This record gives sequence, C-alpha cells and structure tokens, in this order.
Amino acid sequence: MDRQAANCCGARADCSGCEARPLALCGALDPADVMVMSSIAQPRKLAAGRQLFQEGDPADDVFTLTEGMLKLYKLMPDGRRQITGFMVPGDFIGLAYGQNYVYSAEAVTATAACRFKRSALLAKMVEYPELEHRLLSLASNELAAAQAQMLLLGRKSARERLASFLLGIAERRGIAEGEAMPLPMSRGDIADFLGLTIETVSRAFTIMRKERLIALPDKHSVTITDGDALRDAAGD
Amino acid sequence: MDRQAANCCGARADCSGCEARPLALCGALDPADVMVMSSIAQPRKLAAGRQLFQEGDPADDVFTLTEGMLKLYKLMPDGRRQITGFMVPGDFIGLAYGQNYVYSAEAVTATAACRFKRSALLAKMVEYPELEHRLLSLASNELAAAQAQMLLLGRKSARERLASFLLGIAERRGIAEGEAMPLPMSRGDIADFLGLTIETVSRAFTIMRKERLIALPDKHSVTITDGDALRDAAGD
DNA sequence: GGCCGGCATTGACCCACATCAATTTGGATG
DNA sequence: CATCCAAATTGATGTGGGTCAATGCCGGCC
Repeated sequence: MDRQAANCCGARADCSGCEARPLALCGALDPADVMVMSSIAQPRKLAAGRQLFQEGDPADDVFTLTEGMLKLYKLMPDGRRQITGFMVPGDFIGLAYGQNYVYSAEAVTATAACRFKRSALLAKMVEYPELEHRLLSLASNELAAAQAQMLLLGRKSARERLASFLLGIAERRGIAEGEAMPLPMSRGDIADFLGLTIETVSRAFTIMRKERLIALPDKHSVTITDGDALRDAAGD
Repeated sequence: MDRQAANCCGARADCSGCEARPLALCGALDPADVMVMSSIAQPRKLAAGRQLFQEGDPADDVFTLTEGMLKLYKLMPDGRRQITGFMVPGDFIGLAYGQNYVYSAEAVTATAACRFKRSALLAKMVEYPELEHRLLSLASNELAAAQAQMLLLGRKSARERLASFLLGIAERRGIAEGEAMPLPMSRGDIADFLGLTIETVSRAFTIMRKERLIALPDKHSVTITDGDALRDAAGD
C-alpha cells in the first residue's frame, strides 16, 4: 500500500472559498490580491498517517495547512522521537532558510494543504512585502510557542506537562470549560510531544480524571471540567 | 548598588566600526545604507549579571547584540528556570509580535547591544524590505535551534545533553578540536539550559573529562579532545 | 455477532537523575 | 599573603517516571 490517496493534480488552487485564509499567510493580502497566491498554489491532500516530507529532504516546497492536523517531529538514529508541534489550519510549514527540511511532517488526521514552490513564494514576497511581514509574524509566534515548550520539557513534571498541553490546545482552539475538545492525536503522539512515555501520559490522564479536573468522553476527546484547578496543575 | 554601569547616553550609534554588523540585522543593508540604521540605533552597555529586560515588560524596544553574551530565560512562579538560549554578537533580541516580552534577558558577561524602538524599526522595514527579509532568516534559524533543543530536552540523557551542548557551541563559534573554547556561563546556567541540576552537569563534565572526550583547563573553558567520541556521545 | 489487532490502561519493579549534605576550589579583597 | 565566599565538585540517599509485562477496550472486518 504505497500509493498516495487523492494527492496528485498539479491543478491550480481556488482560494476563494478557503476557510484557512484569514488566519494564514494569504490573509496578509488584500482580497483583490489573493489571486496572485492561487496562481502559485497547488492544493494537496494527505491521508492520516502519511508523510508530507521527511527531515533531510530537499526543502523545495513550503506549505500552508488548510484542513486537518499535522505533526512535526525529529528522530534520533535509535528511534527516539520528539514531536515539536501539532499544526492546525492557517499554520505555515517549511519555514527555514536551509537547503533541507530539519524535521519531518506527518498527517495526524486527513489533511489538506497548499503547496508553494519556495522559489515562487520568494519571488512573490519581493513583490508583496506584506507576505514577508505576515510570515515573520507567524514565525515569531512559533518561536514564542517553542520557548514555552522548552520550559515545559526542561522543568515541568508529568502532571504539569499534561495540564499545560490541554490548556494550550483549549486556548488555541477557543474551547471553553465544559465543552468537549477533540484530541485527534494518539497517546503515543502526546507522549512524544511532552517528552514522556505512553504509560506516564495514560496515568496522568487517569489521575486528572479521578480528580475531576477533566472528563474523557472517549479516547479522542477531553472536556476541561475544572479550569482553575487545571491551570493550577499546570504550574504557571 | 542599583545604578547601571556606563549604560546611558541616548547618543546615536556609530555603526561604521561595528564588528557584529556582517552577521546581524544591519548586514542586510548595502554599506551605503547602514547609516539609516545608525540614525535609529542607540548603543547600550550592560554589566555581567544585569537584566536587559524582564518577561512581562512592555516590549517597546528590540536589540542587536554586538559584544558579549546574554541569556534568555523563562521563570516559573516557584523559581524553576529554563534558559531558552545564549545570545552572541549578531543575534537579534526581542522578536515577538506581542505587547510584552515573553522571556527575560540577562547579561552573562559584559555586553554591548544596539537598541531600536520597535516602531522605528518597523518603519524602516517598510522602506527597506531586505531588513525584514534578514529578520525572517534570523528567526527561522532560531526556530530550527529551538526545535533541536526540544529534542534535547525531551529525549536525551544527561550525557547526551552535555555533549550536544558543547558540540553546538563549538560549531557556532567555529572552534576546532583541540582548541580551547570559552564557556562564560556558570554551571547553574548550563543546568538551566539543559534541563538538569548543577550536580548532574558537574558529574557529566567530570565523567567526560576522565574519558578524555574533553579537557577542562579551567571552569570557564573546555577543549574538545575527541570530537568523534563526543559526537557519538551526543546521540545524533 | 464474534473474532482480531492495535491502542490504551494498569501494575510491579528499576534506574537515571534529583535532592540533601559535605568538602574543595579559586577568584576577589584587604 | 591570608581570608573570605560563592561556585563547583563529590558523596549518600530518595523518587518520579521509565521499563517490562499483563490485561482491557474498541473499532473494523468477515
């Protein structure tokens, strides 16, 4: 089973109906100028579990995620894995001025993304500096998130890590206390994001459920039932 | 002793002799245009141990480091600290599109930096898009470094962390095997950067010295004596 | 509806690193 | 040169989370 599902095309994108646009790179442009992006964008779909690219591949393309969720990760030769982020619609992927990708990207759920040739995007950025401006703003947000994650990985306990993780998702997704929140990634992915093992993540979920900080309607959703206590558990 | 040493001035910078320029933001400009930066740059000196700014302060200024070393860090309410990076001449500090700094910055050694009003820099970026381009390139390098650090913090052993740290500095500084490398930060700073305790860092140094991977001429220098073995110890 | 297989949970045990506690070292100061 | 003190090292002991192993759960498939 190595064929990719509904990938293909080479077709040009129709950005007019894109829901991710206001959030994403293209949101930097006047509505009238969005067509300049569609002229260089190639839509691309990816089934859950498939890779968008691998660490070390030549970084000729960059992407804007429009639907679904991707995970970015780095691997060590012995298989240890660190997930550096979960990407959601609007996120830009492939920023990096090196020749090659420095991490791998894999679909968590079925995803859709817009692919751009790096060279084409660079050319458009010369013409439309507001694109570069938006990209810098996306990059600096990512940097702030990366720094928060370093604090989490370097200094927080397992319990604090899980609490911070859940609060972070809820905030990013704008999900209120008492509302069910989708958690599409596996326990293994969460563990590799938080620098823990599957077993430790599972135990932390169980404890927090027993303490009524959260509820677990099923394995792929959480409800924050006591936001104050959860913030307390996050340690900051 | 709360007065700041030789800080002061409000004077305009003379960028013509700036050694950090080729590396830094200003290196993006034609030599003829560098004066546009000096017109908005304010030089600033900082003694070792002094803070440039604190997490939460209004982020009105941004900086380019020209001399010395700064550490950036985040604190938890109970005092746990994670250093997210050590900055060297050429590095840009204060990137972030929020209202407030999201980390603190403190001088490790005596430092010199160029301060810019964020608003003034933003204005110049409109006029000179190559400034924004350079900033994006600096940001994406920092992002790649942050991702490498997440792998280190989430998945590496104490020994691997220290080995990676030393190799990273040697590479950044262009220091060859057998050459003494300055290590201006304290063991405590190294510990807070690597997500370990002082004692564990100290033990790891001792072990690697006894194994002849490194030599420790004094507490603030290291020599990599067996680069291959050290790369091996770094795990990737 | 029953079977299968992958993911998640739970339990028992272990170990790398944290913590607590002395020393030792070395740079600053008079 | 002696004194002081903060930083670093070294040693003894504790523990949070990793490892290994068994069991449970659920969704897909015949």
